[in-house]
Amino acid sequence: MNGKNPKIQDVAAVAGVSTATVSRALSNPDMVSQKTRDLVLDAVQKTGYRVNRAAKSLRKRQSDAILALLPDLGNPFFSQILSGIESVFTTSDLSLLVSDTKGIRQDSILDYFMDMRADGMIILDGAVPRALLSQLQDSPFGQRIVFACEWKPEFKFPSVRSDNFGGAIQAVEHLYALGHRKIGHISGPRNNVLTKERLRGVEAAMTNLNLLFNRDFFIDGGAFSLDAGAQAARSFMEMDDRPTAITCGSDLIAMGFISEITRRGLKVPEDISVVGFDDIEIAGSFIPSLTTIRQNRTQLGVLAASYLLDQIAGRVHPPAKQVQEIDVKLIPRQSTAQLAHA
Amino acid sequence: MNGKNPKIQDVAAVAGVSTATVSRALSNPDMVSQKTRDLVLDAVQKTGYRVNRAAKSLRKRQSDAILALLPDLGNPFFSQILSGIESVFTTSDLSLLVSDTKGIRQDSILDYFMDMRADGMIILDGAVPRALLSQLQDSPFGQRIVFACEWKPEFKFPSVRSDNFGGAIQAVEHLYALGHRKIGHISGPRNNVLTKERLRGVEAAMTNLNLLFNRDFFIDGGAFSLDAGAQAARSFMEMDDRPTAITCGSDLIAMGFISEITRRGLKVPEDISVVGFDDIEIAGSFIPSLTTIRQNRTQLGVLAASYLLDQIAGRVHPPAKQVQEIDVKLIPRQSTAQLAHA
DNA sequence: CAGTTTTATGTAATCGATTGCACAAACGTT
DNA sequence: AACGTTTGTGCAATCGATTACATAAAACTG
Repeated sequence: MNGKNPKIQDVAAVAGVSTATVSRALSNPDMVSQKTRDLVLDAVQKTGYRVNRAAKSLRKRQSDAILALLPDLGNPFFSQILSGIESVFTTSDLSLLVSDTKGIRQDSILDYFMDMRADGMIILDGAVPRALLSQLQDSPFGQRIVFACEWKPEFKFPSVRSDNFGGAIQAVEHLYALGHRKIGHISGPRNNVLTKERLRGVEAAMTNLNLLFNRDFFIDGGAFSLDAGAQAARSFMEMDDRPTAITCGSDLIAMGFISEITRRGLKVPEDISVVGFDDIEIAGSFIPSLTTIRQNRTQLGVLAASYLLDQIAGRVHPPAKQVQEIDVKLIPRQSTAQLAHA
Repeated sequence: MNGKNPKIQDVAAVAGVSTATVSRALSNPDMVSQKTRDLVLDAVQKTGYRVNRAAKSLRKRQSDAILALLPDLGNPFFSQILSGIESVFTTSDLSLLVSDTKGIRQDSILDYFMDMRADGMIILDGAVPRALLSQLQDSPFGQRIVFACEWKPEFKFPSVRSDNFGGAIQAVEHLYALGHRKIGHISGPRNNVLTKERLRGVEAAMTNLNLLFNRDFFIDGGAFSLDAGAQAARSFMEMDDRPTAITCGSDLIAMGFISEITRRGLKVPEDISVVGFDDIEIAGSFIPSLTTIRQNRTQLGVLAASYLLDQIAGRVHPPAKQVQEIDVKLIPRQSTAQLAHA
């Protein structure tokens, strides 16, 4: 109050107890008697005391902060996940740090642990270099990492993700049910796990349905972006024999694709049905509104954050829950339609 | 290396100097001789030393972290700004904390300063309660706050923002140049500064151009969302006399609006021209692609972050630069067209 | 060359909380 | 009543860096 920030000493003085007691009253309430607890809480009120996080961190050797590592902060796809993460940490009095893997030296990620800036990490970037992950895995911090959304198959970090494989299957089955037999796919970034899983799902579904498996119907988008979709549209236009329906690695790809082929005179869904993946906010308002696979991104963030919290607190999960897959669901809209009779 | 994290003592031992010297060699390199500096840097290499942030913070009474306060982390609009902010802080070795104003008790914002979690704050939410801001302004932390994007006119915190007023004028002038005379507007959330500025711009432009100023052409959207736009579309459809062109408080409004009126049989731009605001990524791929006012969100983040850094370092800006307005620019696309002759 | 200033380094106090240990009071048990 | 537990509190060391102050060595000055 009077000039400086009050410290624990001041509270102790006001309450007429020792600093040890104040500390205990605040962080282990039932180590002190009811009477002193009230006394201390009262003194805290009076002084406006707030515990100094730096001092606390120093002594307890923990920072009460978690780092979320994103491949690209500017990518709106992640904001919703981040929101889920944040909601969990805020209620646990933890701070959420964010960083972008672009723009930082990769080895500086370990530094967050080394210099006590973060107690744990949620990695949303499947492209973190192997070398770093090995290093992390072998370090004492290995238990304080959770992957969310993307992951690295060759590492055993816990991971929370959507059922990408199943989602792709749903997309294909939906098109099949609408009568489509010539089904294509535009994939995301090469070497990305999501790309691979979704591709695997598409292939599995097609095999299951005894569909013609035409390599030419698969376009390598190279990214999850609008541009990738537009680019793919150009390849698409040049095909001699075109699929009547196409599944995409992401909503952005789907929209970029639709936008470009529309510009070139094709109509969705009349000429071709298109399914996206993600169900980003705009999907329902796109014209035509986009049939897509909905991922619950908030839940993904919440689960990852809760898991990490457990992990740090030493509450172990059964190995079976090491990988949590969240159900996805097809949302039928106007970008897909019954195949017109030839 | 050997088990525990090395501390400054270890480095001192290896280098054969005192801890004071190590500290100086690292944070004030030119306080020590070239020779010792090399010695220390070498020892740091050998030991793998990283300064413990908690200890440093405690002693220096600063956290080396900045808080970004968003109205809604889940809203993709902000991710790009955040990205700009992050890029600045990362290169300055500062950590970026993020928090959502929803879900936290408003008075706990002051706590970030009180308990030394953050050295400064970038507020992206114009709806932070007055009471809290007064409190902040009067506190010693008042100089460590910058508003970005949104702001509170009645407070004198520095602010970085887009030229919302000018943007709205450009939108109207663009429509005017295309022959439109009956121009409407769908506004964003009530009581929001951006809403007010953009509305003011629209009115100013119309007055300037001697346009018919019809209250009925102004629809209160109530939010910057897709839904608000769809809602507005329903009001629009019920009008007896409709404007031939409409400017929107945001791209999302514009898209929601277009989506809904398209569903109801109108055509954009044939029946009505629509201008958005923001130029979010999808705007160019929307169908029709959206004519809109581009805000440079990354730059906004970068400027706000740099300003705050200066502010904290005690580098004062001339009062004239207290408010920085970033130019915006109209991007003509396909959602606006020459007015068809009646 | 004696005296003064500058430069480089070390010693030890300090930041503010937490916690191991010691101890006194209160409670139980026979 | 005597002794063993349990409970509640205080003392003081501790976490790891920074920095005021002291001091020795080097550089300058006339």
